[in-house]
Amino acid sequence: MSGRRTTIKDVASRARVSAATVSNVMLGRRGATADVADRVREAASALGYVADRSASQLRSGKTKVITVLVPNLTDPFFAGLIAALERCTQAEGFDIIVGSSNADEEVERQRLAALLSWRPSGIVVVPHRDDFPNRAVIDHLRLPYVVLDRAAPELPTDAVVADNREATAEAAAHLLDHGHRDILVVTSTFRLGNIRERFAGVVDQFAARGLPPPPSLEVGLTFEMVAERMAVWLAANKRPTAFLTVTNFVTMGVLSHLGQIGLSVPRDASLIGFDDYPWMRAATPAITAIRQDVTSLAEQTWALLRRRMEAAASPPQRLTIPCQLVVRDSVRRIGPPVDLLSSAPSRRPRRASAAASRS
Amino acid sequence: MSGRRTTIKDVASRARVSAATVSNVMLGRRGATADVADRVREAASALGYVADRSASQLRSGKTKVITVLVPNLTDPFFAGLIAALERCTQAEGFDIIVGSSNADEEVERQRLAALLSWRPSGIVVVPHRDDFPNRAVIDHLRLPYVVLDRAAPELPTDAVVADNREATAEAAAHLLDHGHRDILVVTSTFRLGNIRERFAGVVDQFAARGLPPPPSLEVGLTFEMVAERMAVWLAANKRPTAFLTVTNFVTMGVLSHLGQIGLSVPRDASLIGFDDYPWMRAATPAITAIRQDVTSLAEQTWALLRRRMEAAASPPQRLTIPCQLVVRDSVRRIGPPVDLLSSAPSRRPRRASAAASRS
DNA sequence: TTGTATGCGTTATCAT
DNA sequence: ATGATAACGCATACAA
Repeated sequence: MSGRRTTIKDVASRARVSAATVSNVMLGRRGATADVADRVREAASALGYVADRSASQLRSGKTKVITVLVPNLTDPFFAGLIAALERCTQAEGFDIIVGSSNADEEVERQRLAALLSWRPSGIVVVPHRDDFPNRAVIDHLRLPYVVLDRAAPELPTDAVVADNREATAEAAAHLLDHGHRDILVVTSTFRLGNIRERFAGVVDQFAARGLPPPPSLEVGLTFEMVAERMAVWLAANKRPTAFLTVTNFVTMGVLSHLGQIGLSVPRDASLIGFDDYPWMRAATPAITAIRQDVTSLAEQTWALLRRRMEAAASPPQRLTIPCQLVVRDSVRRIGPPVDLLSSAPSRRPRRASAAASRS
Repeated sequence: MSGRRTTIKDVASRARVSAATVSNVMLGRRGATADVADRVREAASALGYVADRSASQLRSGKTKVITVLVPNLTDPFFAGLIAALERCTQAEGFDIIVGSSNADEEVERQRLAALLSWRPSGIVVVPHRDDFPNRAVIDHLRLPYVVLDRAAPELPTDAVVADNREATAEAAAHLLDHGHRDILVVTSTFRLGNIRERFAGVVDQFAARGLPPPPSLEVGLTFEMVAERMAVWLAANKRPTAFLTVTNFVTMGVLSHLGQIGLSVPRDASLIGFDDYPWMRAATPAITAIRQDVTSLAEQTWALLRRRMEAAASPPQRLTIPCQLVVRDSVRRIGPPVDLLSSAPSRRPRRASAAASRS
């Protein structure tokens, strides 16, 4: 056989119809005689014909492509987001083109430009910085896009984010309810608004119980840095009875360091992590963690994007997705619930998780 | 501004040159006067022009697209592979389109067909089954492709796989050297050749020391199934002194079950896992594990694919990438090295890791 | 060095 | 219900 690809013409001649008819049958368009439609389909499958997307897109102007740009393809959170998005889009015939910015402003700009050359129907981006300066590149082309996970409150774009603040408030409540008031909030960096929100949620809950804000510690992005910063902090301060770690990586780093210095969880210290992954179930003890609803995050993003793809003119919308505290074995009760404002120590101001916007 | 996209003609008229010249300048083709080139580039950036890929591909016949199909986008191993591949291809201007087959034969076929409509320059696929019946779909279009990670030995295609057999042989040696001879090899399923290879490596090493093959146990794909199968097996058999778990998920499942029944690693049982992830470093104890070189896997795949993209006619090649045993704290010494064939118990038949093909 | 003309494979329009 | 034809935006061969 020749190296030439089978085109619509090959199918047409085999089915003894015109190219237009083949196109119509394949797209399920206009009414075609059952006989003709069968011949076309038979010819198409016999020849292994698949329409060329470049030609199709060029002519129709419709791309059926969604591009997704994340800081890092390896991070299980982003990988999960992409997987969930793929599930949404694939059902409607959209393909996904992925890119990663390596958490670098310049790379992000370049990758964005490259992805834009596809003339995608829509774009999903988890920006490197949550003020997302590179959005100018997309705005210029007037393409529909949704900012996912990292979106500064004042960002005038469609956005979908987890309810970070409410989630950590609930986690803090869980800790306080188990008698912990000496808590260290361990963060990766405060550069990201969603990380700041996570800390703010803890502060909220402490304030609600008449307590001053707990301390926080930035530990950076490698196991080594975490160990070093933790060691310094622990040498200079009284050991907290509980840790709240605001990312999966920080959770691993803190756990690793505690193990190294011979501290046992939850005997010597309790711990709640932000983000929930299967290993936390396997760990000893199993880790109590805040689960982000990745599926819901993706579904809402897709819904928002679809709306924007259909009707461009509507005010930007911001969706906040509730998280869920998964209670396992890494928090130990060390005393009665802590609540300075309540006479009855058993009172628990457990706010039901709400999807209220907080912009 | 209009909703129309800026095309090459807009740039041409603004720069007062022909479309052909714009094309040539943008592609860095034929010599152009510095003056003209500058005008073109100025116009292009002023207008925010990015060439339409559909049109470009249709005309040139060159796509600069690699499609990647994996069973599951969520699995950190596949996610890591995609990330590494993206690093390779992006450097040369190729974009990646991803798809997942959900480990289903029919879905795989459909997704493959969808990806093929892009007329990609190359395809990387981690098939659902390692005999990859769906490759007929690709063969029919004569597109270059490489099978990654799961490739039956007799598969007559380019393939890149980890040296599963050598890796587990080394792990088994490590266990035997620490006095363990009652080992249970815990597998997900034996349907996949690479899983069978992992078991075979252990058998190799046992045979090399004059020992009969150790038992193995298939535990399936959920935590619940793992717990159930493990419970049944442990009730019926003497408890092994060590476990060798052949996938990340199985490692988590076994660890979780051991924790639940109150067995401590490595005090009550030692453990080596196949696949190494950051959480294993954070776990207590840190888990000794076999690390697959994901970067190398991806690089070799890309190299093979490039070769195939350039020169179609050469016999299929199979590359085997060595793994590495990362020794941490989950294996305890319980006695002298076990080696029935050696008079000196200290002898260790440690074969240097080799990239030899074993097809 | 630059411009003109052509065609890639498909879908949309219009004619039949 | 089906066919003929044009056009999408670009890259290329060739003319100038």
